[in-house]
Amino acid sequence: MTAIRTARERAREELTREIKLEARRQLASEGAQRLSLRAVARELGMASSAIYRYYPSRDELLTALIVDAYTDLADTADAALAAAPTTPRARWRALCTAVRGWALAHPHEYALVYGTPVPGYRAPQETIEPAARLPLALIAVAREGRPDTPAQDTPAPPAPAGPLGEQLARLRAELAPDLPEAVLARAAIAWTQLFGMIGFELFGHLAGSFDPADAFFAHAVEEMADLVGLPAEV
Amino acid sequence: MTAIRTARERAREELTREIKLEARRQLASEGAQRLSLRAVARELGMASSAIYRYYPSRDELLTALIVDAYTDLADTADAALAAAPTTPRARWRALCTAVRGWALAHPHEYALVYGTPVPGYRAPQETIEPAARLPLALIAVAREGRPDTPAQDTPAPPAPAGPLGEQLARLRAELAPDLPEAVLARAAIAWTQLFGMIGFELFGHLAGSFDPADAFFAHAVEEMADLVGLPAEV
DNA sequence: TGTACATCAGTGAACGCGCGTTCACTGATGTAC
DNA sequence: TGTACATCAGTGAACGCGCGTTCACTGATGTAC
Repeated sequence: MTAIRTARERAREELTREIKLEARRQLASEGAQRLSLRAVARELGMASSAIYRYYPSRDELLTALIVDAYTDLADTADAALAAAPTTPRARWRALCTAVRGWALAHPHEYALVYGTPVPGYRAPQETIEPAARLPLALIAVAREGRPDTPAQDTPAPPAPAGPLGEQLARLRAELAPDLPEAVLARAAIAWTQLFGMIGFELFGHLAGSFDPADAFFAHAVEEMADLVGLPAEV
Repeated sequence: MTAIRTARERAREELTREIKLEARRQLASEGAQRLSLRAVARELGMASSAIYRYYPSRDELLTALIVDAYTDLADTADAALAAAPTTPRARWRALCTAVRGWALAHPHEYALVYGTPVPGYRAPQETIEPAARLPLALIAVAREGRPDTPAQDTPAPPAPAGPLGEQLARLRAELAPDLPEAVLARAAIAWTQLFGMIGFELFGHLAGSFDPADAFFAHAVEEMADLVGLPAEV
């Protein structure tokens, strides 16, 4: 209750951190399915039952790791944007490249959040917000690429109708009132393309065709920038 | 050695089939990581050690399932193409829709081949050919969409240079000499987009934005058909 | 400041489970003469 | 066609492993008076 942390509180915080850190280490080296509370405890030199003072179950620890992975990815993306040039296309490139770089550097974390869901695990509410940061960043860059004065020589494609139109209208109202719905749809397509391409690379589906994938990736990023309507560089 | 199958041979064939069938059932209901030789044996009412007369290890059984999944998907795609109208765009649509339909109907099989690789499992040579059938089908449809007389009013975009150019030149020579390299690259982009979108839908990443995903999927398929240069329908 | 009690971290054993794989053995099926 | 031997499917026990989680207990830390 006082502002001063007791020894207990400090120890608890530190160990909570260390448990998660060790879990991340094992996730990185072995993958999510090989991650076990017992192994974490073993590595930390404590009884396996002691972990339960910090995380009430394996799923809670997994949730922490998932939130961490999403957050780490989004932070990396934000940092890349902060360091990028100001033209929309350069920023788009920086963002996509940062996502791929993170995925290649953290393949198991990537698999944890974008791969096959862990069987029996149900993602709780708290993973939603960190998961949403990356698509939001993509949309933000797409918005930067819009001309200040709308309705110019290149008219926007017609907005989709039907159920997709409704989904787009809702998203647009919430996230990007200045983006035409057709452009928002294309940003979503680029979003799925980006992760499809990265997943294929990481999981070996480009072997024999576009492996190494650097050049293909760079090319696809430009094509998607075109699709979203980002202005070409001069 | 004779043309007549002995009782032993017939029994062996049948049981080999039944083991794989039961394994597929468990894969479909529980997922790959929950699949175990013991459970298969249990369900078949035999000793767990008996499985080893048919599959020398769990990995061999997994390989059989992977080959089956690729083959089943490609067969489904081929059947959809056979039943589709003749215009390239309709065939593109039929192909993409069939892939999604198969994935939704067989989520665990889909995850087995396109999701996170099973830890410790190394895909052997024999999975390559069935895995290649689907991308080949996509390329085939893209080729159908080419105008008979090239170099018309819409010039093909410039061919990518550098490493990507080399990869494309090799693929083109092997698979589609009549496709400009830039178009081949776009077909590959559409390929990754297709599986990215399906993976996102299956693994829950479209929840809250494009779920249900039918309309978004249909829209993206048309956009990708445009990207690949399939003629619009009249 | 000192004492009595409450809180809580960590232990170690146990429960109950499941797995892949090996091995010596049996009994049925197939084959060569 | 009948017999002797070889082949092979299937058994059941065992090995050695790992897991998540619970629980009664201990000793250290924190708190109220």
